[in-house]
Amino acid sequence: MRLLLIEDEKELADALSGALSKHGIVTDHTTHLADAFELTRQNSYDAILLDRRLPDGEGLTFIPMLRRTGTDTPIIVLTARNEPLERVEGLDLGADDYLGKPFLVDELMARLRAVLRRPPSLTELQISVGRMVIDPLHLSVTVESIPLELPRRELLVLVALAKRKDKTVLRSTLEAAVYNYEEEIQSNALDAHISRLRKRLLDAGAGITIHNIRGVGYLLKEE
Amino acid sequence: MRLLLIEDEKELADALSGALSKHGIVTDHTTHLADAFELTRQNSYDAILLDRRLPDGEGLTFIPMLRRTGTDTPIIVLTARNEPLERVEGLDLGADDYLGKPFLVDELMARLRAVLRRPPSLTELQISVGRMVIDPLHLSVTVESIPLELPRRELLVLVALAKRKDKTVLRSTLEAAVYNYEEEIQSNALDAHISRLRKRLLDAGAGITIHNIRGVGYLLKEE
DNA sequence: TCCCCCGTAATGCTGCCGCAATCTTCGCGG
DNA sequence: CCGCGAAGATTGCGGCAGCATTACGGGGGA
Repeated sequence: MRLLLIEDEKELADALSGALSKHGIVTDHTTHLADAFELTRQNSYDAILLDRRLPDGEGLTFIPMLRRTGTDTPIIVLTARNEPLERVEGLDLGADDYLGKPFLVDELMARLRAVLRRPPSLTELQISVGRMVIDPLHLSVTVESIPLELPRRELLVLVALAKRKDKTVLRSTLEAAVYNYEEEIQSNALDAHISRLRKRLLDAGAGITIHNIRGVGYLLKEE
Repeated sequence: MRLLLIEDEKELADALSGALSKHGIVTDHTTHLADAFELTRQNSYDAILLDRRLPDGEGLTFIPMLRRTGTDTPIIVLTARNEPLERVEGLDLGADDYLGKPFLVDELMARLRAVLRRPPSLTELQISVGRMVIDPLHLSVTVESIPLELPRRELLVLVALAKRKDKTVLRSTLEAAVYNYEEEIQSNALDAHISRLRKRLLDAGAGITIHNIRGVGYLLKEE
């Protein structure tokens, strides 16, 4: 797991990085919003820890900036300002949780877990993988801004895989994503969709590949 | 004692309610997740019986929803899906037990008792050992962020061992984790899996070792 | 009517995994 | 310290389940 920590107090940042690493969490650290924004473009984080008072501005302004790019990475706001009104302010801007300083690392871990196991929010605007951008809400796909039209079932497979890129998606999960429980399939329909989808993605130069994990499921990776 | 039963097959639900009432258990019944969530807000249940395939979605999604509200009511998942991989998926989402259909009411009662006397489970999101991170929910394994693809049976062995790292895992426990009850093995198939898994972990530089405790079972340690 | 999505099934291939043979390690008793 | 038996480790083999691909045709929408 990889976190982005945006915090200007060096001592706190170092202590936190150390503590988190003991939980197997890799932490990228920066002190300025401008850098943070750049980092989120280059990397994919599982969550972001955000301080409010920062050298180059109010931390909260970062949230809409990020959300506008379509990222729904969970954000936990860390701050000394812990009045109820201010919590509301943060949460309304799209933060997922709010943690007043000082706090115990254990509490942070608990909130992290809670936030990460939360079902993906509906505010998720688009998924970006390889050279393609997927908009699950409008069910549209573009490769380098050029629209790519996909049949419905193939699109559903693609979305299900893209939402969990680099992670194995069970065969049964994919079936659940493509078929509702009334529909039945008694053949290799899913395999056929995968195969046709692969061909289309290749032709379109999407920059992603779909791997099979024998006996388990499928996995989408960037090339 | 009061249970919440979330099940869309009317016949099964009625039969179950009847059988449970003979044990002095009151059962609330609903067929939809949305209603179930509302009911848990209004009532306090001793345990929840949850079907997976429901008209308004996959039952498992209910678990994080509920856990997020801070409730630790034991959940037993009822389902026709009883493959080892799917058991892992269910339990790691925070279910307390898993019961494949069809089942005997007596077995359900036994599991209910077991679950009620058990201290609330703390499910880990991911397991970090050596240089590797195991995400049982997404069934993915990475070594220093590089995905490691493992065959199904070896993956199941690894997850079972990693969950109890530094502790001996009984041979029989491992077998139960890898094979369902219909399958039988009459050879050293498990040993073979361990051997091949060791080789793969070594090649990948996972930073862990699997030790044998003669006559008892196996044990996973960091190097 | 034409098009194309999509379920089905046939075909070929890959590699998982059960099995068993063989070798190694461990623990115990003398 | 040695020897023996049992448990474990390793590995090749072969069966076959699972996957990839593709052709075919029904059926629904434009």
